[in-house]
Amino acid sequence: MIENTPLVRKLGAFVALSAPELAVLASLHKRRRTFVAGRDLVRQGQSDQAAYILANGWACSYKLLEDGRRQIVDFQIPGDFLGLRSILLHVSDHSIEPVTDIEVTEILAADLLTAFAQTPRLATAVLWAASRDEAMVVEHLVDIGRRDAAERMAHFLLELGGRLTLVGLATKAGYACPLTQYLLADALGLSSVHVNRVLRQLREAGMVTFREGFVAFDDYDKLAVFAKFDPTYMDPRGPLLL
Amino acid sequence: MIENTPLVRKLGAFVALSAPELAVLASLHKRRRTFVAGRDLVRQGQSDQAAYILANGWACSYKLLEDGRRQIVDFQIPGDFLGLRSILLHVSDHSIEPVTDIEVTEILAADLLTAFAQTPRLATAVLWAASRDEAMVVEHLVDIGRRDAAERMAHFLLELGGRLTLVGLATKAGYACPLTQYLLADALGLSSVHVNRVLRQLREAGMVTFREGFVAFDDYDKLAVFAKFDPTYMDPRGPLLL
DNA sequence: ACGCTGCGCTGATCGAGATCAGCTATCGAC
DNA sequence: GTCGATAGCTGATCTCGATCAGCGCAGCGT
Repeated sequence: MIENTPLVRKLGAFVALSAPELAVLASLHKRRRTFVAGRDLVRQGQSDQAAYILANGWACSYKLLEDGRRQIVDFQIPGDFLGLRSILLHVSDHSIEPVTDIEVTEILAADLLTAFAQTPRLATAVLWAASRDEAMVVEHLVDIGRRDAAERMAHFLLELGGRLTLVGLATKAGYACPLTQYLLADALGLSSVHVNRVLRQLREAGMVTFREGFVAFDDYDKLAVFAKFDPTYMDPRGPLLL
Repeated sequence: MIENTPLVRKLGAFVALSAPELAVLASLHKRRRTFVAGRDLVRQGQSDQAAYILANGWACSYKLLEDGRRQIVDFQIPGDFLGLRSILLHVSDHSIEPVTDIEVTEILAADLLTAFAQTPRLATAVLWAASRDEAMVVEHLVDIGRRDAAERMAHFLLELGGRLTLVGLATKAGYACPLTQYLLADALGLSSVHVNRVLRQLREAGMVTFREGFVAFDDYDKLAVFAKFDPTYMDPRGPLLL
């Protein structure tokens, strides 16, 4: 019997996976590996890369411009794929860096493609997961393109809270968050200086406090209104495939 | 025999589709429909939406904030899916508006899911297409987060050129482009006033001229260097599945 | 005990791009 | 033939957030 991992919980919300399907999914998990914070596990431009499933810890995927500017595309939390696109596109268009020390299980490209051929419902489930990730990137795009710094920060902290709640790592009260202000800056397209000021604003407005690795929602509803946070793109609307 | 549509060309670059698989793909194409420019065909928040394949014309997908600000996420050109995420997530997280009058073929959610179950390689091919789209959204995110207005515009025009070249609608000399400065503004997270100024800058620098619905690359290489344009994320690296 | 480095924090100044207010040209409706 | 509407274009001004320069503090290696 396969354990109740975050990944299974996530995919299960979309496709009711049968026992044989779960077995195939389990068989994908190869070596368990650990990586230390800060040392890239996927590098932009590498080809024929393996993919991973994050079991423990936080990571971030980012892109670098050659002059050193960097944009963090997304953070990954337990249950998320790392580098799935690297497999499908043959080459990694981004880098992935562990934010904390992490534990992952490796997945080989060939195994994954074989599994898709044998268990089409699994392929559909993964397509769903990829779509959900894309929806988050899209929301992130709206953040950076059309929300000002404070709204952006507020929205980001709420979204993260929502994702963590799905895997049991957050409540409406708050969550533990290992991100530094530098990481937030690179994710939100701001300078770290400005991140600091914005966090102060939100704290002084009594909406949210981010301090010493913990995000505390002081007034969740007020924050949600302020950020124009609409969670429909996040929560599963019940299984699509039975 | 299925015609050589842009979609088949696109998917074929990734998965060598067999005759029966092509037949399944063809059977997905239901009613052919047309929509006039400016009238939404998918609306943010709608559920149980159909998806479409764009046969002719240009469209754009965008998200709206309730105060009217809008962010265009991507433009679609012939061969692209419209609203695939609406099916997979049960609800549409974005709207889609035809930029020109367009022709599409409708695809029903149930048909698509059935097709995936019967022809797993098709599911994989669609997963690839979705990943490619996601890679473009990600690049777009870097644009808006970390490139200044001129680089952003330059990069955008080059990327669009690359995509159009894949379906035979552009060359290194330029391409026909029905986008207005207002649409560019909403896509690039700028004001239309600033779009105008940036286009002038690029024109006066002798790099690219966008006038009367036509983008002309005056000095393609100079533009590519200026924009730090790295096309690896776009071009197919040969088929993954044989 | 010392310095070093990473992280959070703050004031002063600067600049890219928004906003405001207007202009011209074109095109279709009446 | 004129009246809107739409698209492109421009100058003047304002503002949000970047940049520069610096602060204190905690952890850590020597």
